[in-house]
Amino acid sequence: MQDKYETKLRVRGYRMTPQREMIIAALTSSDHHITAEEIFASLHERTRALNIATVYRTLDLLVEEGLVCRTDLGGDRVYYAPLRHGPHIHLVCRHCGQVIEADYSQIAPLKKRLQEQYDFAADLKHVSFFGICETCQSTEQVEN
Amino acid sequence: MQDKYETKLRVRGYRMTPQREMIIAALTSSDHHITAEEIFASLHERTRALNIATVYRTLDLLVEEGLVCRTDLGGDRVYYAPLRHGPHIHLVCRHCGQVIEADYSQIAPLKKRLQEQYDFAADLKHVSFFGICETCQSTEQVEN
DNA sequence: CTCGCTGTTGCGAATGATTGCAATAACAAA
DNA sequence: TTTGTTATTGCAATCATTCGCAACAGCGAG
Repeated sequence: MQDKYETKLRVRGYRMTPQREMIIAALTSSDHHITAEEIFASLHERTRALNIATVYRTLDLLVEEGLVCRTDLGGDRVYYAPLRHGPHIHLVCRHCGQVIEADYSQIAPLKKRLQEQYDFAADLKHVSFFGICETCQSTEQVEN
Repeated sequence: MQDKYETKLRVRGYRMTPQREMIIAALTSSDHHITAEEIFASLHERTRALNIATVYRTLDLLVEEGLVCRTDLGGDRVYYAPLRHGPHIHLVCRHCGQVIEADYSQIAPLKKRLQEQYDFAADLKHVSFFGICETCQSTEQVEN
């Protein structure tokens, strides 16, 4: 996975630096969504050859190149995750913070409709929707 | 419009202050999406009895109460707009920045599907989708 | 009209994130 | 292996936004 990322960047004309390697490694070895600050903290423990600005810039680059997905989970931070599988959408529970990955096919009809009725080519890959998940729906009913 | 807002807040147990009045007035008299900083700047010209933190707090309140919609138009700032009409969705052009307001009925089927297949109660009122608008679609083809 | 409770404000500090710029280093070409 | 070009980095300043806390003020009760 790590190598695949680096090859892709190199092919597209980007230079490979120790900093980018570290950041990609941290991203791909994490199995959840992770923040820029978390990436920086875990790497900065071992080396001082990394700056927080570089982390942000590298993440921007990876998002731009479609290798990583940036998700605003509604809180004060922005989360990042490698794109292992194809496009999907995020269902973020406002109550417990859980993130469900839903199939992209769910919004294909919407995309078509927006193009037909508004001539708008929507990019719906990796969008996030906020709401209440199954568990919290039942919990909330009990509370109220 | 202004009065309607103030009545609603009062009924819900909030206090009416000069600051809140000013902010609501600025919001409702603007006809586009506007930033917190813009609201503050336009008001601060005439009076110093207003702090930027208060602007942000009041906007949070109005959003929370469903009177104003907060939209991340993808840039570095967040935009706010009064909710004159009912729920709708935003189609934001990544190219020219134009914001199209699309009918809420466009995503009703999606909401239903997410509930059925993932037991997720999505809140899809005033969501924003990014993409390319009609005009820019033709322009881009020429450019490339 | 006065009082008192408590919601609201201003201030300043702190947060996450971005930017300009000079120094550095990746990598292709010689 | 050396060199030159230019992408990339570190640093510090800056930005938009949030937060803690003490002072203040709205408004209902008396």
